[in-house]
Amino acid sequence: MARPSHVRDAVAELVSATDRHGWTLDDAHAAIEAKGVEADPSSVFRALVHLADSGDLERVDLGDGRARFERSGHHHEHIVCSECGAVAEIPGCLIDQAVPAVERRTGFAVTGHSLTFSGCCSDCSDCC
Amino acid sequence: MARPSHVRDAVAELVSATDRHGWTLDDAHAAIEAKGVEADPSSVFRALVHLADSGDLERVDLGDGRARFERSGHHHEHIVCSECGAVAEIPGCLIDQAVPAVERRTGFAVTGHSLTFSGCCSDCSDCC
DNA sequence: ATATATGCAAACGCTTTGCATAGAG
DNA sequence: CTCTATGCAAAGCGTTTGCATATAT
Repeated sequence: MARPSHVRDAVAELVSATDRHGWTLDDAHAAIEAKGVEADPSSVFRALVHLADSGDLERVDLGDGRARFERSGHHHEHIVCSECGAVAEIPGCLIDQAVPAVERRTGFAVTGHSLTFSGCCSDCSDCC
Repeated sequence: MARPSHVRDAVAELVSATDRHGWTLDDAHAAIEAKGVEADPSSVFRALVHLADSGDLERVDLGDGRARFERSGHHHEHIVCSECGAVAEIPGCLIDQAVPAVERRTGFAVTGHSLTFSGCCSDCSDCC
């Protein structure tokens, strides 16, 4: 180390302390500023990437163009509201058992998967 | 109609004639130019969006930041090579049977899903 | 001195849109 | 004349990076 790493520390504490389904860059930035830590978005971004590289975070793509970072080791699928973008987690994994068949049919060596449902959340159920 | 729609026609013919797993904007643009049709990328883009809006194409997001358009009505999942980005289709759908459980657990009304496996394709199997 | 996390600003990749124009009906 | 698909150029938007700086060791 060679400089006070307020940003990196704040981000690390944030993601380890909270049980959120996913932090976007803006989410994380807003959260640590709300805790009184001044930070540039790019520094928050670098902190997130750093944590992802070190394996503490997993970067997930939910198809809305924004990267999300979640704590690794808590694998789950997601469901996204097509109206408001709300995200919920789906506990459990139904996919692992399908991996051997996928490998047989595609010739790929499967290392991961991303399953995202889309639908309409209860808050939006009147408009879709 | 009110103007020769070379671009839109070429794109429509392209996607209906071919059995590709997905067209990126650049793919489609290159393909119709290879057929001798001059076109601006934005016109190709508009043609693809138009076809997607009319239900002929489905827009899919494979997490690499580029939109892909595939013929709708041929639902399947995808697998992406983490080395070279190669994409293969996975025939059949293992997910539909899980929808009722997902709805029960999340309170969403499920309207779709996107399942993307990642792994290493046979061409890249020596480096991963 | 050296190493490195930060802030600032700008680049980047892809998507998307505004606007003027061409040209068929 | 009207109406729309096109080309061109530029704007968006989120992500990413170059560079100078601050500061702990």
